[in-house]
Amino acid sequence: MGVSRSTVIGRPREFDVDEALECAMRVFWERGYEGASLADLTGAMGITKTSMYAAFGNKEQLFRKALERYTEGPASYAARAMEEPTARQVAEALLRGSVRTTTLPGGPPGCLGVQGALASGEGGRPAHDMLVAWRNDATLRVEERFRRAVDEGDLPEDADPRRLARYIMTVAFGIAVQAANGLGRDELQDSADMALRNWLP
Amino acid sequence: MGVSRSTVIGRPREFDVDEALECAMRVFWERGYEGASLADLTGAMGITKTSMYAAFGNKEQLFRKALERYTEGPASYAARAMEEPTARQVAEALLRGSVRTTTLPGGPPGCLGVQGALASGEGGRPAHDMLVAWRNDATLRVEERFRRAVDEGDLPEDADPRRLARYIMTVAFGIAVQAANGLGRDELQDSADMALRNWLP
DNA sequence: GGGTTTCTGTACCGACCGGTTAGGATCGTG
DNA sequence: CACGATCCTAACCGGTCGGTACAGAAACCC
Repeated sequence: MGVSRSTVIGRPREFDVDEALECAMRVFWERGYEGASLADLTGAMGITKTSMYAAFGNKEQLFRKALERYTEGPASYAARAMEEPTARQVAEALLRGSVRTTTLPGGPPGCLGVQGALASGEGGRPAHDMLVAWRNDATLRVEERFRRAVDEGDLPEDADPRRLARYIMTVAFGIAVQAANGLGRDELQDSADMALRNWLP
Repeated sequence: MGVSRSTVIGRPREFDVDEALECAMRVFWERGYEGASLADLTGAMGITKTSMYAAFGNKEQLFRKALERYTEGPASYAARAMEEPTARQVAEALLRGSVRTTTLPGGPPGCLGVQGALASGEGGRPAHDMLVAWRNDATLRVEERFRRAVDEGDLPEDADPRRLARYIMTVAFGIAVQAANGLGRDELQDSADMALRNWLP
């Protein structure tokens, strides 16, 4: 929206929406939905509450936008992993990407999709549901990719795509928790390798 | 404390401390530390704020007590698993216990130790740190148990107890997240079995 | 029953929560 | 330059947060 208009009427906003969203994403990533107060968010974004409301609507919509940005930014490894030629390589890229992103030097340890709102009070329910859907959706996409692998003969005929996807995502979520525990990249990659070692009989 | 005194002076409290703590534990389990308000907690406990403060000190100490109760109650499978005769059986019991506890019919899905405060704001930091220590401590105890297994000849001489413990706990934490996602007991146990299939070369 | 001790309920505290409103200041356009 | 749209600052909204002060009720000892 607003992109089609060549000449904008009224005073243009003074801050960069993308930059502000990036900052908000990091705060949500670090503190979770309920743990991130409006003061935390707007402080990091460098704008006032009013500007934030004008640009994003409210906290919940800001979180939704931040989650989208996370998906297309730090978590874009997931989409890229789906394009790997074999199911084995998909799984490897998925876990390697989760290890790298949850231990990004410049960012908070862990995964926004996991620690954003695992448990929450009444007010955090929308964010909670959003993330449950996000995680289950990711699992579903892996399942579909594995189903394709069966069709292509890459995976054996009797392989169960849903089971395999569930397993890989379980490990990926575990890695996210361990990253939040402070484990290092090498340690996490080691666990990922172990999980992949018995990949199919 | 208080056990040595046979006759108590003053008015005895009208509620059962253990029962109240049990209720508080379930609220923390379901909503997390920050997501559980004092109103939620005291409402579920069936007492007033004043009584809660008199009996437990404050919210943080209530959480600590609740976590202890969780460790000795729903999560007691972990301590029992350590007494299994072989490392393989320890690992199996650990994952089976985590699957069962995170999908307890009467309780919230997931694990209090994981979703209690994975990410938090400033006020939730003590609880956050408490749980990081809880999870790392659990991993350490598994490592020690596996080290013993190496000493006893149960695990090969070149096995790395720390790596193995890290791997098992990573899967256990992943199971907790998946349980919070709504996955069922059979699905989780299936992933646990897959993780155990490549247990040692 | 008197005295002491501790519990319980109510009412209240300042701080902060997410969210809104009013009023200028500031920009692009005609 | 005037207009219209949007900006920013700042004060403010009711509600809730975790945490207390106080007074009365209830149970024990003597």
